[in-house]
Amino acid sequence: MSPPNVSLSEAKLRLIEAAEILFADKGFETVSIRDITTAAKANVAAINYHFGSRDGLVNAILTRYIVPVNDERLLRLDQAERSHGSKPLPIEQIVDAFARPLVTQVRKSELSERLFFKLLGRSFAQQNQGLPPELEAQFSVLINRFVKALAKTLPGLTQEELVWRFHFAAGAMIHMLTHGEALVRLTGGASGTPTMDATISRFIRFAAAGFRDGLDARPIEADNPQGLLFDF
Amino acid sequence: MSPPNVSLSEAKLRLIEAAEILFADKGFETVSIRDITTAAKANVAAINYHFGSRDGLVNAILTRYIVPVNDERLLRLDQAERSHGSKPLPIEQIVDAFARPLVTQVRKSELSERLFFKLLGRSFAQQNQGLPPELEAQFSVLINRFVKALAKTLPGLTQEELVWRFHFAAGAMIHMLTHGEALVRLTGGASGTPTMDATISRFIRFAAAGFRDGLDARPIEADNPQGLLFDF
DNA sequence: CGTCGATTCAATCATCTGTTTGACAGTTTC
DNA sequence: GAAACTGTCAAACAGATGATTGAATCGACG
Repeated sequence: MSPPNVSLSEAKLRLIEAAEILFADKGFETVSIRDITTAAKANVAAINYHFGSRDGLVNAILTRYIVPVNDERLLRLDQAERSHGSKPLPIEQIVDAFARPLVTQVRKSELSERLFFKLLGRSFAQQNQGLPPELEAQFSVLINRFVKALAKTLPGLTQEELVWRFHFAAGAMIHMLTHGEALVRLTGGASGTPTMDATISRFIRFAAAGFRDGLDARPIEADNPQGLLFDF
Repeated sequence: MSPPNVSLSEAKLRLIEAAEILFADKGFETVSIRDITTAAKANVAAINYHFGSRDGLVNAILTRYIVPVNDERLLRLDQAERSHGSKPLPIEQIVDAFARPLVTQVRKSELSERLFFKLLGRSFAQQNQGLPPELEAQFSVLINRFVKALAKTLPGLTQEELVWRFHFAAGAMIHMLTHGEALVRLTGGASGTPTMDATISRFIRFAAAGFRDGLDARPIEADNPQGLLFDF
């Protein structure tokens, strides 16, 4: 009564799935290979056999979740630009192309919203520190593409200013992913509410407004003249 | 020719200073007590003698940098509110009270800008995960105070919306602290430039605009009617 | 049946982890 | 000058860490 053929390479999947959950909850560095193999009901040597090393498993998981999200981001940006011809994109659509894939990809994954968000947040936060070269390269391409699109929409901003605002937006998103859990619990009212959609939409509005700052013809408040802020 | 009395407890300081640098660069979890004691030219047992445990040292450092910043945040918010009587504060002043202490406190510390920023970024990111209870409590008070001030300035927003926007702003700030290093190197032009002041000011504008979103009488764009966004 | 490649397993590797011990030296106190 | 206190030190502790070994087990193929 031994398991059939399929379940042989099934252990590899079990390892990935167990590791995902542990990494999402406790971070990539805190979890030991014994934590993972125990949860996956596999032998300690299984990780080194299937992934070469602990780092191999980490990179496999990082790639598994980051690549589809980044691919869809670029796809959506391309589609939006194509549908606008030579006209610049509305800011909301650019930010939407950046954030919306989180919603669509979590539905394709078997992870819960909570775990998917935390895992991706931790992954994005690893930037410039421990990501495999191929992922670093993908991020580099991604950022360049989005900044270029933003530059077209916001010709009044310098490249430096654009890069910083994109940086702020990314930080807000990462923090939403990694630490939003507590907030969802606090503010989430009725059960069954599509909390993620609402949260992502909140983020899009917040970030879009940040990008747009300084370009409105907004009345200057007496207490805090806007012109002063630009003197820093 | 033994060292004088003062230098006896000097080892404790050396430990703190060595740990700060290592924690800032590599994170709180990755650094071992032997990394620290070696860098501080102290014995392995020194950490347990002076701080009780490794966690004791971590908490000492967390407290050492977070408490002054949070104290000054509350102080500045109080001062601003007092100078405005019963009138609500301009958003920029609220965000400024939240972010400006980073600039003033780094000048009081002996750490370089780079290390101070990374260390504080890592510290703030620890929220809800490993902070000593007293610091968690301080953060709780802090957030309540700032959200209350924001609510007074932005009466049109629900409590839930305010909390989320504050969350986004905090995330943008944390990411600026932890990962801004690369950006500063990229965009920082002439040497001797007060890069931190400029960066903080950028952040304040970005976050303030995000908070203000939806309250301007801004023309609705055809491509992405604002009303739609509020339906989520 | 016998061989092969793929997979699993217990056992073990060397190294690192945080912490503790007991001896030793220096200073202070009475 | 004896006792008490404070700090430092090398040494060792038990346990955890990632990785590796060689034997055992599996289904598949000839």
